[in-house]
Amino acid sequence: MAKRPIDRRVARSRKMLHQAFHSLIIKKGYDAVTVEDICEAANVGRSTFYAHFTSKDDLMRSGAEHMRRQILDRQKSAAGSADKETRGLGFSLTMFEHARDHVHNYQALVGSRGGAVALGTIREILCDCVRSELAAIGDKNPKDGIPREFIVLYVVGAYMAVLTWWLDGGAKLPPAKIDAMFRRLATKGVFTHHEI
Amino acid sequence: MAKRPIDRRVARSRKMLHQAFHSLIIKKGYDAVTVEDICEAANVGRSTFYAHFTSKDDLMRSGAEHMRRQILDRQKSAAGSADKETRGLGFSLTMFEHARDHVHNYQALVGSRGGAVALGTIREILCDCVRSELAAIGDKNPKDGIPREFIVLYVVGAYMAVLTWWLDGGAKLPPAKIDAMFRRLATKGVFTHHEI
Amino acid sequence: MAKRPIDRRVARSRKMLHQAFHSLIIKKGYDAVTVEDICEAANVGRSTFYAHFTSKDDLMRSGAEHMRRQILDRQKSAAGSADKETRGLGFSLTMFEHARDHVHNYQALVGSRGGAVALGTIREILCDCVRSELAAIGDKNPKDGIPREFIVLYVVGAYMAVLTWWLDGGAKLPPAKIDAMFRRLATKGVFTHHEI
Amino acid sequence: MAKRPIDRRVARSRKMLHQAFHSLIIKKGYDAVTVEDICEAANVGRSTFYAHFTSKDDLMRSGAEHMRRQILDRQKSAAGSADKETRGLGFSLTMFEHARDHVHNYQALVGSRGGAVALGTIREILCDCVRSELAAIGDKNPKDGIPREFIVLYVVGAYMAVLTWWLDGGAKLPPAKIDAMFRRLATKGVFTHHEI
DNA sequence: TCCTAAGCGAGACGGTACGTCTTGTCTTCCA
DNA sequence: TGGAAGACAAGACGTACCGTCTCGCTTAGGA
Repeated sequence: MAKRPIDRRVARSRKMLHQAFHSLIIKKGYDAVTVEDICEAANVGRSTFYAHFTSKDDLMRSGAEHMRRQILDRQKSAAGSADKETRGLGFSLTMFEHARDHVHNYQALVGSRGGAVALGTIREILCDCVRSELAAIGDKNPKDGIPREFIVLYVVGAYMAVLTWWLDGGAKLPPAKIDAMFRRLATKGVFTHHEI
Repeated sequence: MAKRPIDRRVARSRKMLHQAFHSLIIKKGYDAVTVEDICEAANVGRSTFYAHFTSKDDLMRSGAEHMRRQILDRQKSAAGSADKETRGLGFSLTMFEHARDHVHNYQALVGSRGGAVALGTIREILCDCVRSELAAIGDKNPKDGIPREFIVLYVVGAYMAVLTWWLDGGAKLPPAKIDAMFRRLATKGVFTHHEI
Repeated sequence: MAKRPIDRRVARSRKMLHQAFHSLIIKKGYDAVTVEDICEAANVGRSTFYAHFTSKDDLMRSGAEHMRRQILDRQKSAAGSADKETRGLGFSLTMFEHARDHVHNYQALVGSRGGAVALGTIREILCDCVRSELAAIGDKNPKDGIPREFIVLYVVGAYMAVLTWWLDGGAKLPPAKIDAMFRRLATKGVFTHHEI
Repeated sequence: MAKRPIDRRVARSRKMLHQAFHSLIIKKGYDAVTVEDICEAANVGRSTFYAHFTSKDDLMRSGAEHMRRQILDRQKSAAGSADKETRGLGFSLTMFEHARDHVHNYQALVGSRGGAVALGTIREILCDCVRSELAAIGDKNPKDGIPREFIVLYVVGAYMAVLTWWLDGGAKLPPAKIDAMFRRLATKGVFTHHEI
């Protein structure tokens, strides 16, 4: 099972392509970027591109998968610190922090310039997170008649909207702040505040 | 104010194009549909297409605008019946019902097969609705520090996710049911129910 | 055999179209002119154009036919004045004079901007002229083995080249002068002059 | 001075396109041939066509330029054999012979089916030939008042007409025969024969 | 240290779709 | 109700990318 060392040229090409891609997405938006653009920006032949990825979407997916691993790592190491406060929505703060730490990447992938592929992947990742968090707290609600999957969708839909807004606005607010706002709405509902 | 009558041929062409487009979107998904496909399905020359619309996106936008008008009409006529129950989220039921009445169109525009253009337009429409509903109930929340725009995004994000899920699943559940579920999560929060 | 009077509107339309056409040919060259251009310049609907002519070429041909009649008239009335000098090439001077009198038309039809259609027609006309002139002087040359048709082609080919050159140059030289030059080469050969 | 070897695929594509073009011209005439026709006949993608030529005219021009080089070579190697007989019109026989050796090409380029582009190029080539021949024999004729350029045009016009006629007729007559006829008319004039 | 397998750039190629343009016909509308 | 306006189908144009493919050249990593 020896993970044979990757040829340095290969590693270099891949890295250049990812970097070039992200820059271009931020500059022109996912859809407007062509494979040719990427190759030129990465100073790489077009055949080299296709030697590594099957399409623009594939390149994007590859980047998103890399991100998935990072996020899952974070979630895992953050799992211990879960307290009553964040129960069930623990992913939120971790995710905002991760986003802040990689703003550049996130803006390319998730921001409004990112394409459907990346958004879909991120959404999937988040759905997994939320699903397992809900399962963990054993939140059974048969009597409510609200399927758990419905809740997952609801939460992730809202979260994605908020995340995108935050990133497109330049990620000015600190993660803690935006996380608090999101959790407030999610746990107390959008109107409860003035019934208090 | 003379609304000069539209040439019948023009009306026919436009209608055929819209219909063909929707069928194709449902069959292959927005991105995979080409202008040529549309023309062939609509039995219309390609130059005719370009005489009416500047692009596939333009055709889509035109359809979405038509929908906006329909929705706004509904919301307006439904405004009177707003009661305590639905206060602030009145758009929800109206929208689900409208979707049920035009499932075919909605599945093309909003479902996961619809493209970014339509989704963006629908999102806009909903944002307007929510924004004005919130303004109407004078929901000021300076002390919470949560900007109203944030709430709008949150609600619409969640709503779009739910709507898409409902449509992709075939819109089996009755509008009233899904509306109740959505409003429950939105007003009571995602966990409150089993703390009661 | 009553030559029924042509509807004045019809006459007007036809005239406008011809004029517009000629202007456009001079401005952009035959090939670059479109039916739409002509209609716009003539201030006439496109369907009107097709009510009178079947195509751009047809319009051109129609103009050329009109010219044929004019030329034949001239040739006929000039036939009497034929003397030894011009015997066999009488068409030349007449033609140059006619060209000078209608420079504008000729530049459109024959000049390098004119298309193949007009050139072909003019060439035909000239061939007819030369053919009948040769027949008239009973120039039989069986012993030479040079078919009369060959001579016709030769003369007309040379004449067309000279005519085109004259017109493209602005028809500066007087007809008599250029005619003399042409006839000199045609009758004495291109080298004879310095053998004399 | 390394004349880098042309990619064999390139050479093949170019050749196929030229061949297909010539066949099509002979079959349908220059104007009726479309770029798509050519590509299909040459079994070449349309984008490949545009990678090599900018238009149908460009392809034609390229073919004509190739021919120019061939002709000039011939003229040069034939220059030595010029005798009193052919002085000043030496190009004639060489050209007819070249035409006979490449009838197929000539019929496409020069025959009445060929377009204006090719005709123009051939005409140019011939003008150059005649011009230099006249210059070579130092044929000064100021006293005649006939500009040399006029003679060039005259000769070439006549020659083109004769050549076209010969080709359209199937090039039945032997080059020597048709050359003799042409030179006879050119040097002795069209009437001199019955004055002998 | 060499040398050989690989990765690489360059770019030709067949395709597909685009958006534009012109043609000649056919329908609608209006005066 | 007859003619002008203009919508239409057809189809060629030239462009932009795509994904595949062959070329030689360079270069890394194992022998």
